[in-house]
Amino acid sequence: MKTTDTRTQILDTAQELIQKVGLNAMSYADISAAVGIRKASIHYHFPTKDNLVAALLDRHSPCFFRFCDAILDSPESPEVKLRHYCGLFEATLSSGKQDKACLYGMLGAEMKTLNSPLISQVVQFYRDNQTRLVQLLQQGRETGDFKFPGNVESMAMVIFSMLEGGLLITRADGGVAQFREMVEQLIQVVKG
Amino acid sequence: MKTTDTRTQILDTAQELIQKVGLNAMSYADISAAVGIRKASIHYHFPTKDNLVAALLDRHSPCFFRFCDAILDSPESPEVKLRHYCGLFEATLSSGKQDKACLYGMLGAEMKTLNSPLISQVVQFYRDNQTRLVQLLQQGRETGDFKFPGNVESMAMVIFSMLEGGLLITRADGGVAQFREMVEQLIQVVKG
DNA sequence: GTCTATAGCGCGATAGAC
DNA sequence: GTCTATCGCGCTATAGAC
Repeated sequence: MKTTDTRTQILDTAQELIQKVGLNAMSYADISAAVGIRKASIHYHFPTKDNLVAALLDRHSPCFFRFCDAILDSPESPEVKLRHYCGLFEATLSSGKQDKACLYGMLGAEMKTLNSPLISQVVQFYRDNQTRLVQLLQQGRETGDFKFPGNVESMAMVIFSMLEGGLLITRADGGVAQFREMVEQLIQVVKG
Repeated sequence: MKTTDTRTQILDTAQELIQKVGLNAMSYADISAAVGIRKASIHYHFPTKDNLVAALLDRHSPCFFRFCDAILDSPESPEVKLRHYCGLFEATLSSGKQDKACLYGMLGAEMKTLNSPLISQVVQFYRDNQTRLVQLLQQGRETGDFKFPGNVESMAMVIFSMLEGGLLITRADGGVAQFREMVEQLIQVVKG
């Protein structure tokens, strides 16, 4: 078992903390304690907090959309694809030490305190997700698996908002079980 | 025009700031500057920050649910009631200086940094909303206005999560227009 | 690449005059 | 009820030894 390098450990810890308490409540001291390194050493890898978060998003986004596109390009039915896509969000809720919301959901809440390059990265994540959902919904309509009124763009927004909001709500009350129930309900609705 | 008392001005300002930047990013100094009073004077009205937030929620929650129940008890159709209910959320997005999300949505994101009495107040808000939605959805099903698969409890969670998430997402990208479009799509779906 | 030490600032909160 | 003044703390960030 090869050990993870310090830089990666810092990023992993920072991400977990942001998903748990938010960016504004997370400090270099928290990371320091968790990684077992001094605050100054973190500044060697990431001079400023903004550097750290930017690096975090640069790492996370491609990874997330690689998973995402693997689902979209799979030979499964649209219904199964949608279920798997929603599973990507459920995973953040149930993985690790629990109590975690979506990384970009947390940053979205703190958006007005973010510097502009970070804001763009968060907004782009939202747009890229909705683009994927539009494709998936369109596909499902063509195969006849999905039957819902209105246009696919609006429906994509309904679904994405529900997933982001659902993570925050069920983290506070109900947990993964409730989140799953919500997703299942959504799928029933999309199938018409 | 009678002037608003200091205590109320502090609460109003604090609420606006929390909805904009979050509780962790809001300081007594910010309130001080906005109200035109010194930090120490705020401590006279609210000794600690927790006192302030608790007072804020104690004031907001009854007010919100009074509006909410007025909608539910009105003689309108279930569809119109649902539209008005969603309008309560849209209102926070478009009122005042813009850029505001739901008060409880922001606190939900920061939940893990809240002290327990505040956590309970936030969770209770979520539950009370979903209770109202269940009533409304049940009503609509009985009149035949609403036709959707699954149970009303799950559907209530879908709607509430969508509203909370939608406020965060559309605040970042799209604004009120997108929020409205999302709500309209939801209503189409609920009508079946 | 990690350390000790510290600068400089903003925070919540308190004491005491008016 | 509001003020000035200040305390003690935690934060991001930097300097410089090892």
